[in-house]
Amino acid sequence: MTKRSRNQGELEQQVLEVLWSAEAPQTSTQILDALTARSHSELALTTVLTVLTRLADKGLVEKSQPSSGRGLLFTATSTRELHTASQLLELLDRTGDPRLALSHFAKGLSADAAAELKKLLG
Amino acid sequence: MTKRSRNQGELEQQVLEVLWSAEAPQTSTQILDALTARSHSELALTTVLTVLTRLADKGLVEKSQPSSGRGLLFTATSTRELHTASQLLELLDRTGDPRLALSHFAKGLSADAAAELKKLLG
DNA sequence: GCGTTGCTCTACCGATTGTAGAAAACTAGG
DNA sequence: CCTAGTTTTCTACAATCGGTAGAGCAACGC
Repeated sequence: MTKRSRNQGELEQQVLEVLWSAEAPQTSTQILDALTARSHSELALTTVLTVLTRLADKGLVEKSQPSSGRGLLFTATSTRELHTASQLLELLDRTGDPRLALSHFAKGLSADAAAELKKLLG
Repeated sequence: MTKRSRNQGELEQQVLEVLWSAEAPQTSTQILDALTARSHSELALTTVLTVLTRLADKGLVEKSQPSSGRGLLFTATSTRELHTASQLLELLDRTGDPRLALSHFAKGLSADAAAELKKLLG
């Protein structure tokens, strides 16, 4: 059965969320379970593995051999915050006029965030 | 001929850029001309109109009847500032720790951009 | 009215993504 | 070691999106 219950990119995003919120590398079945728990969905294990492979192809996920026992381990290659940061940078890059985008960016920040950022840049 | 010279979303983005940098509502031919000028591309007018319709469907562009004469007028429904801000907000909203994301973001900026941003925040 | 110009409708194509079966590879238990 | 269950890879298909545009319809000027 091929039902499209999710929007574009949603499943990949959810898999990443699972990996980010996990403390340790996860097996495919653990990821499947987590997805089932959070979305009440009933995916096939192969579906999850396909997504993991694609994320690995994009460099967002890393597969590793476990020291003992069966099942590969999957981890996100970067933290959620690093990922967000790179998306922000990408957005900036695509905007055509980075300087203008930056000024809007600065205006869009909360006072806290602006102060924090200023300190970081200083 | 169906050539795919652009990346995903690029043409829509460029159309938005044109609308944002225009002082007044634009006709489809004006937009086409602007695109031709900036990208050296040779699009059909219908292509531009299709993109405009899709952007209108997404709520990013508004079509309006001119008070006199032929040709619809097209405007961006939001300013570039608001658009960028909302994209930003969305990204930061979805991340776990916005402050941390910002710090990574700051580190990822080029020296120029960082200086610029610091000035803007100052 | 009639032609020129612009708009809508429909459509195609490539890429991406959700979805999963079939088959291979591997692990564990006997 | 052999076999049964589990996990991974390979392959595939359908839906969606975005770039691209033709065919035909609508509107405006002459």
